[in-house]
Amino acid sequence: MTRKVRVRFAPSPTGPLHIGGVRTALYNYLFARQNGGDMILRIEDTDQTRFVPGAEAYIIEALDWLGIKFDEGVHIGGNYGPYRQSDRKPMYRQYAEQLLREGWAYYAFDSAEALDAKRKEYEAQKKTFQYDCNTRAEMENSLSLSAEEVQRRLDSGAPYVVRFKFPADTEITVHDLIRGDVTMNSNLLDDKVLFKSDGMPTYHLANIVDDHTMEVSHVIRGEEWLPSAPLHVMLYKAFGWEDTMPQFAHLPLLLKPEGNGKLSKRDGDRLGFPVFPLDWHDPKTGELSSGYREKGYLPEAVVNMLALLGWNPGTEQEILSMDDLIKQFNVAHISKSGAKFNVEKAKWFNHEYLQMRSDEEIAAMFEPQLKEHGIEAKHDYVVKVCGMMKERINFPSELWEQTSYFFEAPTEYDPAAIKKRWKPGMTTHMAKVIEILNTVPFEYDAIHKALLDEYIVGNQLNMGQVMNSLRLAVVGKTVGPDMLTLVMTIGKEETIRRVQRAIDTIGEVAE
RNA sequence: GCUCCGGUCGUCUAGCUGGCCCAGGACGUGAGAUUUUCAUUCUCAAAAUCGCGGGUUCGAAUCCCGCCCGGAGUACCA
Repeated sequence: MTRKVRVRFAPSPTGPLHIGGVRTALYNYLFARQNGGDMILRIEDTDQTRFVPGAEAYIIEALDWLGIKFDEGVHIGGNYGPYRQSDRKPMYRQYAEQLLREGWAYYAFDSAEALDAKRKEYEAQKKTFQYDCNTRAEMENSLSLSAEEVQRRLDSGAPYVVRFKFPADTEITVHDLIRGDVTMNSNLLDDKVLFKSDGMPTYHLANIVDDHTMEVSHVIRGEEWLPSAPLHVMLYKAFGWEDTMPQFAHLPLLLKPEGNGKLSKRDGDRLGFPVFPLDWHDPKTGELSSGYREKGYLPEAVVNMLALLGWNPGTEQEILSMDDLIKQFNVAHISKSGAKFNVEKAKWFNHEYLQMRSDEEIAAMFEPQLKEHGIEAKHDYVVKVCGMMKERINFPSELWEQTSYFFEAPTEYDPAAIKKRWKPGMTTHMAKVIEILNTVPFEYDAIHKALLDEYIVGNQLNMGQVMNSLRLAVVGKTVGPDMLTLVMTIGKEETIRRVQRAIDTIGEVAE
């Protein structure tokens, strides 16, 4: 059976897209692209009470930033629309009615309070109430009530839900592409609500109807859906859609870095790494949750890191572009166990991808920072500095602290460095440096010869001592690139000014 | 509680059609080299009694059984 691969990413707009959701979207995307299939964005907003304004736009923007593109969806349309479940509302009722007609579902009139009381009652006996084949007879529904009574309630406009009627004693097997066959007995499954009293379907009904009508071939979703997968399989059977039932793959969970449990919103800002792709301002609380993009992560790095959290190519290659991932992705290599998020590795990925970006691109990321620090520098100069210094950083935000001395003279000198490097007689040596700069052509080799070879080595001076003092004078600390390269970069006049200032400020020290 | 899914270095993982594994790679960590400094880079190292206990087998991380631990689900939420 070969049919066109069509997958969907189906988030609900209840807040920012969690990074685990991003991974799900990514795996769907890789699978679709690899098989020349379609990638669909469907919004599952059947719960009107949980709707959060801005969430849908956030999801679209986040995935776009990461390079996860769709062929169909709320934002671009397509031949299988609408792609927002609330816009599809009118079409679900007929399916619920079909199930009702064919005995696969029944009306239930139990109020929320009645259900609640029932649960409490069971709890008191240390049992758990489940609305299923064993208990439905004692509840108020079209199975327990007379046909006349049911009709009377329906006619009177009494609120009701439609529940799935699980057949008793049936083994239901879900074939999962990652875990193999998972079998459950229907006696343990509850009669899930399919259609709510507000006229909206629940996720369970909507997702089956939509996947079927949208001709979805593979459902790749989080492991939290595995327990309800048997219901979904039964629903396909009840509708008579078994032949075109999609194949399932339930992805392992993303766990928090320490301890156990699912990665949650809280963990991110507590442990210093984002849980969301983009910054999210909660419209209600005003609370800000930070995102990868704003933290300075490159989208390629996030994609690569996420792809490898729960999947591997089977080779030792770790740096994989989106194209590599599309070529090499396969469901067979998705792992079964949950993966803990590792911040250090995320940083490493970002470092690697930063090195691949051109000096020009790094400079473009850096220039806004320079502006914030009130620095006006020539673009070419910034590009040059970035090229020289990018290998030292994991994030663009670290650029300023790594390179500030390229743009402004030090205003103070590290005391520890003074103690260690600035020895007696140093003012004389520094004065000599100025003299050399003033007399020798301002070229790397010439200065190297005059200062290093002739003056320092020629006079049997301590190379490290003199050069590090010069560094201290120019940088203010004992860090930075090759000293003469640094001098060549900031220029003759600036170097002389800084050295002179160091002589004046630090002065001569006692033996 | 019940159901289901998991369990290899600190972390992500390779391996799971049994021998090539006294378990390989990566991140991180440590050491050394390079460098006038810091960082980078390079080299090396430490790091998993393969959750535990039984079996099967000449041989098990890999197969079987039991147990333990963890996670998810258990809503008119998705």
